[in-house]
Amino acid sequence: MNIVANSPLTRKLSAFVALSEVERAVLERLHQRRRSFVAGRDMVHQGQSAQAAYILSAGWVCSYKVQADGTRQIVDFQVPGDFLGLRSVLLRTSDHSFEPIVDIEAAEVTAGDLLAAFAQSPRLATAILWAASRDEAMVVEHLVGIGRRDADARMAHFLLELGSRLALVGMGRKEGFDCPLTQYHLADTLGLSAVHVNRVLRQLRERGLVTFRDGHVTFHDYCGLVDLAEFDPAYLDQTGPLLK
Amino acid sequence: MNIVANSPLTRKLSAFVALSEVERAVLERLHQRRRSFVAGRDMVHQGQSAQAAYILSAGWVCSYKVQADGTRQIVDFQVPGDFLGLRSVLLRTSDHSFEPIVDIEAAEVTAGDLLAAFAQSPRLATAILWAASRDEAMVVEHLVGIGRRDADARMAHFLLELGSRLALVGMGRKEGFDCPLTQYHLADTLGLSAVHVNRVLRQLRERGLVTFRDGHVTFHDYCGLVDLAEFDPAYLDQTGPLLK
DNA sequence: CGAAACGTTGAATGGTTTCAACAAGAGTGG
DNA sequence: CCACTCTTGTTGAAACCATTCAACGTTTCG
Repeated sequence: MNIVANSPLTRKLSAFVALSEVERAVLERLHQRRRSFVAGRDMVHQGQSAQAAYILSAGWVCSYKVQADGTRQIVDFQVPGDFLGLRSVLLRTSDHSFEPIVDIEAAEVTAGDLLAAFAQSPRLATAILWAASRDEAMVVEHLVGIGRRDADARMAHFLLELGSRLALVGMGRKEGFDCPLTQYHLADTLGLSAVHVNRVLRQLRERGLVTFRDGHVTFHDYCGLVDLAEFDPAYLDQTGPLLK
Repeated sequence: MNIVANSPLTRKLSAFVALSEVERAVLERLHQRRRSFVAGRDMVHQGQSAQAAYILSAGWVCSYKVQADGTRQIVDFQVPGDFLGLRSVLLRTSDHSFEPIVDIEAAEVTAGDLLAAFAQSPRLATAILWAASRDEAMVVEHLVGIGRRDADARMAHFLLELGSRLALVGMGRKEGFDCPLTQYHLADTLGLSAVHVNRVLRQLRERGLVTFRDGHVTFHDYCGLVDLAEFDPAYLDQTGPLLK
C-alpha cells in the first residue's frame, strides 16, 4: 500500500502521462519533507526571497498581491496536486504572497530536489513543466475573464474551472464540489466587491444554474453554466499529443 | 562591427548579467534564421500547434485571445529583445494568437537551438529564464491592474511599464517613447472601451501628466504619473542578486 | 456574553459602456 | 485628381453595471 502512489500530484500527472514505476518512485521521493501550515498565516510574503517550492497535498492556498491602497487581487488558487512557488525558487524573490485558506499539508521541494528528479526522468520533467504551463494558461484565462467578461460570466467561468481542476484530483464532479472559499475570496479573485459577489451568486442560484453555500458548490445546470461562461475546457484538458 | 552584439536581446540581458564573449557568440548564433512578418497578419493563431519561437529584433507584436462574442483581450506586448512563443514551443499548442502591430523582424528559434544554447552556457540559460520569468510577472501585474485599478491608474501604469521595458533596449527614456499602438490596442489591453480610452487619455493630458498622440508618448510629469499609478518598477528592475 | 467573521439586502452614487454623430488622414480605384 | 472607403480619433447624452455606504442577521469562537 503506497500512500504516495495516490498523491494528488501523481493522480493529476497520470491523467496525461502514463507513469512508470520508476517515475512514481521519483515522485514519491519528492514528497519526503512534509510540512504543515495553518489557515490564514502567509506561507510566503511578497518580496521575501524564495527558499523552497511546495507540492500541495491537502488543503487550499491562494496567491495574491496587495496594493498600496489595501485592496488585494488574488492571482491564482492552488489545490491538492498543484505546485506552489515553483518559479520563485528557481529564479527570483517571490513577487506575491501565499496564504493557506485552510490548514494545509505540503511537501517541501528544493531546487536541488527538483533538478535531481528531472535528471532521473525527462518524461517526468516534461509532465511537471506541462503542469506549470497549464497554470500559466489559467492565469491568462483569468486575465481575459476580468478584462472582457461581465460579472455573471466571470463567476460562472471561475466555478467551472475550479470544478475541472478538482475533478482531475478526484475532488470534484459535474454535480459540484466542496469549497472552503468565502465570498470575499471570490471578490478578490474576480475583481468585484464582496457585495456584488453576493448579488451575482443569488442571481445564479435563482436562475437555477449553481449554488454556492455552506462550503459547497452545486451545479444545477452544468450545460447552462458552460453556455453562460462560454467555458472551453480545451486549455485545461490538453488532449493533444503531450507525450508519446 | 558585430551587428548582433547590439541586438536588443543582448542589450537587455546585458543590463542584468555581464555576458562573456562566448555567450555573446552563442546569442549571435540564435539570431541566424531571420524572418519578416507584415503588420496585421497573425503570426501564430489561437489553437495552432506550435512550430517555433521567435526573438523579436524590430517592431512590436501583441499576444491576445478572442472570445466567442468577438471581444478580444490583449495579454501582453512584445517589443524588441523579447521572446515570443517560448512556452508553446516547448510544451503545448499555442493558446493565444500573435499579431504584428507593425512590420517586424524576428529570428526563428527551435527547441533544439535553445537547448543547445542552454547547454553551452548555463549562465545564458539562467538569464533567458529570468527574462521569461519577468514576462510572467508582467502578466500578473497586468491582471492586478485590470482587477483592482481604475481606468486612469491602469492607463498610467501601462504606459510607465511600457516605457521601462523600452528603456531597457534603448528605445525609451523618462521623457517618452515612440509608440505605434492605436487607442483600440489600449482598449483591448486595459479591458476598457475605445471611447473611454480616449476620455482617459484626454484627462491625463489635461492634467499635464502624459500625452499619447501621433505615435508618440510624452511624459510631462513622470513623478506625478508614478504616483497616480502607484508604479513600483521593482518587478522589472530586479536589482537583487540575479547572478554572481 | 460579546466580538469577529461572514452573509444579505436596499438605496444612492459613480465609473464605464453603449449609441450616435462627426472630423481628419491614408489608401484605393476610377 | 477626385470621390470613396476605411481607420483612427473625438465628443455628448443616455443607460447600465458595479461600487459604496449603511444596516442587520447568522454563526462561530474565546
